[in-house]
Amino acid sequence: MRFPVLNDSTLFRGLSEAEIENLLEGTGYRVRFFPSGTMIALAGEEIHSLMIVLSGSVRGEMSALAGRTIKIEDINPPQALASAVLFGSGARYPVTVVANIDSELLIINKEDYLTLMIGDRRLLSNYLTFICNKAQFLSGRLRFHSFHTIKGKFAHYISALPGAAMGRVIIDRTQQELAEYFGVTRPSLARAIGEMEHDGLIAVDRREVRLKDMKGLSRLYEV
Amino acid sequence: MRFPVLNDSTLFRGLSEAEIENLLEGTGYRVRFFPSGTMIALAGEEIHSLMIVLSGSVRGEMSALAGRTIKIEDINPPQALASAVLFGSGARYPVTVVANIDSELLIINKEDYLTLMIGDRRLLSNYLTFICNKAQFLSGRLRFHSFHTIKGKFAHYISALPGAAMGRVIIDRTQQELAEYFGVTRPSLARAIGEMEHDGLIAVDRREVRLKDMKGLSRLYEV
DNA sequence: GCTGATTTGTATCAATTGTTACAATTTGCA
DNA sequence: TGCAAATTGTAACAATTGATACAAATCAGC
Repeated sequence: MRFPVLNDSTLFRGLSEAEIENLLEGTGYRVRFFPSGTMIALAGEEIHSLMIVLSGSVRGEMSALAGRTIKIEDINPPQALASAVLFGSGARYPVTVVANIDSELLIINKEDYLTLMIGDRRLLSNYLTFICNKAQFLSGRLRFHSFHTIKGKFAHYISALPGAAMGRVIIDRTQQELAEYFGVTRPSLARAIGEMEHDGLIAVDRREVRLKDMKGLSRLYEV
Repeated sequence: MRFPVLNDSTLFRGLSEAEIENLLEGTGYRVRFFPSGTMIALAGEEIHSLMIVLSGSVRGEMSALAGRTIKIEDINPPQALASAVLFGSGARYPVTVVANIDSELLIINKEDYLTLMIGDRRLLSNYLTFICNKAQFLSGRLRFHSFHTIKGKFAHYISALPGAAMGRVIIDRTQQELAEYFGVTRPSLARAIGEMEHDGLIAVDRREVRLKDMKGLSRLYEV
């Protein structure tokens, strides 16, 4: 069985359809169909397999108050489920997974997947790259939250953009997106930026920001 | 050359000294000595090797204002440096690493380490367990920050402790530690706890907390 | 160029948290 | 037991941010 969709996946990229087919044939892989609305995995359930969305769309959600749920994220082809915690000690699903629409999932036993990685250096490399990038992303996000003020977050953010050394950067997102990234409300972010401009730290023109007082900016994200 | 200290390391556990020696002999590993105060790696520098602290102690630090630095963490034997980002795309040191005292580091080329993992399933499994646990830890911490109020964080924290289902938990850290974990100040945390007790949500007796109003508590960490 | 949608700027008031300081209590150890 | 250190409780005020609402500016597509 061939899965052309896997060519674009993080975990199988770089392998041809035929190679993927060959590798999978050696395992007890299977493809399972989940009708729209079906529960695929329950939060807290032990993870035995790697599951990859082949078609359709699924979502992760958290249970909150009795009966109510909070949607966390959509997972679309060719993404995998819970791949970042797959090999953790006593790995369990962090969220409940439900099919948004009729969906097909490729299921590979965890141990089989490990064997596959040992057998193909590209597969192993793919997974390691993926998981390391994830860890890097998470720890970057976490570091952001350690700057408690909005001005501190913004100062740190623009200082890390390309061009900061030359004192001129282009913000690559909308204020709304930036506010969500920081975990603050949009008006609060706008106010903070306005105050920083008023204080002479920066000069803002649309998406372009001139860093006028580097020392003052770095003071905002100290200690 | 034998490295008894590696028996307790996350990456080499489960392997005997002799096995580790055998595996390492096949690589171009080396042991390097760094006198106290020496810079071992510079933030932003590309990562070519896995480095493990064999003896001594090193620290990661970030540069802030001109000349000043912020200490991030100490790394002691038998911990590894930047192991969570080692295989990321264009992996670079997230922090500058400096020897606290005279230290010895085991250095294994990244590609060699990958080859070792392919050759020994335990090694691969060790690394995967480590990195997945790390990702899980980070995303747990990150989720905490999404509850914006202190009461929300505390309610979520005690709800996840063993015994919460029975309505009685023991806090396993001091208020100071908990406040740091939440990223808030200690008096603010104490006030929040005091108010929750006053509101009848919990009853506190030293380290022991009785959860009196589960529904009220879960309302604190909704959406 | 026009127009509707998106993005941004701004204001007001309430809620939350930080800061600082000090007292009370508990713990660890001699 | 007794004492010093660590932990916890509490208070007053300042600073920051959230919530909400609305206007201005900009953008995208026609």
